[in-house]
Formats: sequence, C-alpha cells, structure tokens
Amino acid sequence: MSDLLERLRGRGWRLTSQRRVVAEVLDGDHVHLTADEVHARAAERLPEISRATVYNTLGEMVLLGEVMEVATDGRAKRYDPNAHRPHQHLVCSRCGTIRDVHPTGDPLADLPAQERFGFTVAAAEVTYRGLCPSCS
Amino acid sequence: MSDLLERLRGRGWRLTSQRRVVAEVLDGDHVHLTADEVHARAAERLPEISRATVYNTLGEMVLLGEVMEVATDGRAKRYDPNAHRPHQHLVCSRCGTIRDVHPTGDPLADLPAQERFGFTVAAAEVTYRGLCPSCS
DNA sequence: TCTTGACCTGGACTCGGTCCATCGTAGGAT
DNA sequence: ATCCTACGATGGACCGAGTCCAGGTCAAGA
Repeated sequence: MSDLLERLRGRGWRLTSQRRVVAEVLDGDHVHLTADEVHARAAERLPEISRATVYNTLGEMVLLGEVMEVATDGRAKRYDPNAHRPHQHLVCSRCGTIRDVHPTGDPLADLPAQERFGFTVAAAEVTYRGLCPSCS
Repeated sequence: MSDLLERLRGRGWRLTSQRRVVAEVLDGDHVHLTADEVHARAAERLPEISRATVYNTLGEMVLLGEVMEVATDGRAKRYDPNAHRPHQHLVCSRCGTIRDVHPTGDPLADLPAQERFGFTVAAAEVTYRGLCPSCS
C-alpha cells in the first residue's frame, strides 16, 4: 500500500497527512470498510480529518484503480483495497460479513453473444449470498 | 401478475386499490423501475397514493418472492417483477439501462468447497457491466 | 349495516453521500 | 530557509433514498 502513495505522487498528487492516513487504514487483505468506518479509524490517528476528505480520497483511489467499490446491499458502499487480484465476494445475508473468494471459470465466457444485445461487455461481478458459520 | 393479487389475498392480505395499482405498474417483462418511478406511474392512476405505501407494498412483494430487488449501482434499488425465471443483469455503465440475461452454466458450481469458508451458500448474483449500443 | 383491525397518509426523520465557500499547506521557486 | 500559490482540507448545508409514526380510512367478515 505504501507504493500507492508513490503512485499518487507520480500523478502529481500532493502527499498530505490525510491521504497517508486513509491509505494506511485501508492497508491489508480482506478489508471491506465503509467510508464512515474508514473515517472513524483515520480519526483515531488524525482527529480533525473530515468526512468530505475521506470521501474525496477514497474516490481518487477508486479512479486510480487502487481500490474497488463494493455495493453488496442497498446500504453503504464498502472499499476493498485488494483491487489487483481479480476476485468475487461472498456475503452473509444476516450479518453482512464479506469474504473475498476466487471462483473457477470465467463468468464472461458464460454470456453468449445473442444474450449481449449489442452491449460491449467489459466485466462481470459475482456476489455469492448465504449464511456465515456463526449465523447459520 | 393478476394472480399475484390472488396470492396476496390467500395470505389474508387486504386487496386495496393501492396494492392493485402497484401490481399493475410492475406488470410486464424487462421492467426495472425504481420505487420513485413506481410511485410516479401509480400516481397517474391514483393521485393520492403515498410514497410510504409504495415502499411498503414493494417490500411485501419482495418478501412474497414475487418481485426481486436489484441494486446495480449505489443509487436507488430497482424492482424486477420477473422473479420466477432465474436470470442475471446486464447494465450499461454510462446510462444505467438494465437488460435481463440468461448466462449458461451455474455460478454456484464454480465456487469450490474450500472457497466457501464454512458458509451455507444459497445464491449467486451476476452483474455484467459494459456499454449499451447507443452509449458505445 | 356495523365493526374493527389492517392499511394508508403525509410529514418528520435517518442515513449515506455530495457540494461549496473558505482556510491551510505541500512543495516548487528563489 | 523562506515565500508563493494552487491544490487540498474543512465543516456545515444540502440532497436523494428510504424509514417511521400518529392519526385517519376502509375492506371485508359478522
């Protein structure tokens, strides 16, 4: 994740303490925080960071392709720093826990041409739903 | 869709004019309206219908399994009356148009046991993204 | 026709997110 | 090391989607 900050610099972006803290909060695998959770954790280290800055920074990282937005329910989006390795998500229908999963096969290959209706299909997202061990 | 009203009656639900109008608005294939769009169309026939009633009625139909909630973006949920035949969705990344599609294969079969982490996996939703003919 | 409890209404409220005027500061220029 | 200035941060107002609630209404059984 520290090279994310280098990449930001490479694009001429200022390396502010706020951006550094947001990047640190998102560091790690299997992290799926909401923007407000990111804000809360960032505020532990930098108490005066604003919600708007967290939203702006997350949005920048999404545009950079460093972070994925995940909208598994109708509620708050979650931010997934594991954007480099393709993966899908397994979501607990009761408690909302999210796991990264790696299905076999390519869902794009399962969509025949006559089912594409002239679209230029670029990606397929799969959300598996079920109950996690502690909810079932 | 008219037998939906019968099924509601069978469950002891009152057959009100509001519920009738919401069911009529949702009638048809390839309909993916937001709750506010349903409200607007329902209000053409029944001007005093309230937003709360539309939300309540849609929620009841979802619980009944007659209508599917579709959350393709972070915006308003859409309501899909084509709940009886399994299908997936193809979404235009620019204009948001949605098409029902029928991929081959079963995405559930593509998730190996060791990728399930003890979850009881019940369903898989696939969202294909791309550009529709008029946006590309 | 009467009764009654389920249903509808409209407005207040919550939550997630965006916008904007203003202030602060990173980092290049000197 | 200091100055400059445009980019970034702030926080409070605002917005859209959805929920809640007290009170009024009405579908349908007796």
